Amino acid sequence: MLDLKLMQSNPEAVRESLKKRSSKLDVQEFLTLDEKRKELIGQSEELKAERNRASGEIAQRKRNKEDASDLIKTMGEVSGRIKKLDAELSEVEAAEKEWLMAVPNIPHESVPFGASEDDNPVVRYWGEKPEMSFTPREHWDLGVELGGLDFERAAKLTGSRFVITRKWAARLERALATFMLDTHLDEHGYTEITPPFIVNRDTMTGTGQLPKFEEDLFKLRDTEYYLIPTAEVPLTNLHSGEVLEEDQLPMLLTAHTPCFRSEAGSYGKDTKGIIRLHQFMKVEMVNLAHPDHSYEALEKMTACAEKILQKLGLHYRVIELCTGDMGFSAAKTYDLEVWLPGQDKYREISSCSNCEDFQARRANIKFQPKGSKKKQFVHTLNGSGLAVGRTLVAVMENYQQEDGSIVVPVALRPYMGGLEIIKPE
RNA sequence: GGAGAAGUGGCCGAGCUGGCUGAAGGCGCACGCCUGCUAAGCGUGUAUAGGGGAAACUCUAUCGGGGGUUCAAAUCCCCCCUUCUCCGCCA
Repeated sequence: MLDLKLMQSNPEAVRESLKKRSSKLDVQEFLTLDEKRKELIGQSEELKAERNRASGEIAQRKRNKEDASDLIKTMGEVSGRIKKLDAELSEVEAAEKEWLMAVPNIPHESVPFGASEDDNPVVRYWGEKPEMSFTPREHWDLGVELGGLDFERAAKLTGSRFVITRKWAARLERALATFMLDTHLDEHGYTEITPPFIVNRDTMTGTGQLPKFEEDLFKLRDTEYYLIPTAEVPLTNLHSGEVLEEDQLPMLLTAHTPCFRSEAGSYGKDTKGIIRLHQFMKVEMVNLAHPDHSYEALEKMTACAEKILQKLGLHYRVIELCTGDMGFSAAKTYDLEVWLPGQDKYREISSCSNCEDFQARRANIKFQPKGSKKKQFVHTLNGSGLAVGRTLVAVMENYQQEDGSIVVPVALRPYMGGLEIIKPE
């Protein structure tokens, strides 16, 4: 949510931002509502002040055993008018809030302008594509052949876009998650959290999934509970409605959770393999940061995600999302795209964003600056560190050998009981 | 799931036979004063959001959340949430 004051004082900036994001929202619509709101508040509060005065007068008279029936009569009418005004006011406020909640964050000035993902500039590359003397295969081939991935039975148990990992794949997935968590804990100063995987409506609203993107979520029937699409949701909302001490910032949180996405509107996309599933595991990083340092923090968080890929020896590139491709809550986003030889493509494996105070305002997360009375909103950052399922794909495709076996990256071997190579049975 | 108790300001805790109570008192905190001493005392201040105002300031709302009764609600009524105790069930 944007600052109401910014909307009022500088609507041009918001109009500009919406244009860059090719949003159709009309700022004038909001300004009209806001005018109406102020007008109604003025009228209503004037009457309330009168009522409060009269109430004191009535109380006084009653204590003196005097008659107050005339005042009571006129106040009855006043109350009626207040009720009407307030009803009208809450309608206007609801419309205004709905509008405000639908506005995406304003891109940081450094974010390149662009219409779609095709306009995202590459910031840097790390490593090189692995040399292969044979035609690399795709992970679903390798996975099924090596008995690690089972799509058919997952479809039987549930439906499409689910997978069963077994044997080495199940363990490798667990190894990857543990390896990632250990790295963030021991080397990056994160605190591990295991949050609920089901959250309520307010929590989903705090990070921006609701009210606009309900169709992307799984909702539990007859409740206001939702399955989390990412641990960003519970982690960022962990301190919602709270005022933190300044020295608690930056607060670095990480969690390994399943993520559930309906993938509405992605029919036909990535239908093979485990790139796009309704349920996948992810290690997430969240930072509740001081507003003065949130952009350094974004660079650091991106580096933490990169560190995982580097330790695994996986070639990747960092791209910067352009204005037209950024998520709703983000002010600036870097995506990490790992090289997948089987698909002959770079694929997103992490996305690190600074949301500035956009989510903090929605979720009401503040801190008390030292030596200042005024509480301020924190800045929130989130990033995958990494998507575990996609990392499993990257390891399989990059470490495959001509005979269909897969070499276990050295960094993972301690987590795999020393296993060095995954071979056909 | 069943029965009961409770939810007040940063914290503790009054108020809850409706009325000048944004809310006594205490603690904590901030600033000032006093004091030549490892203590105490005194004074003032100490919420958030919104409206009006250049500002001083002023008005409105907020006593778990929502709705209702009333001229008027922290106080009465209804629904929901959370916590605690007992029973049942369970990992």
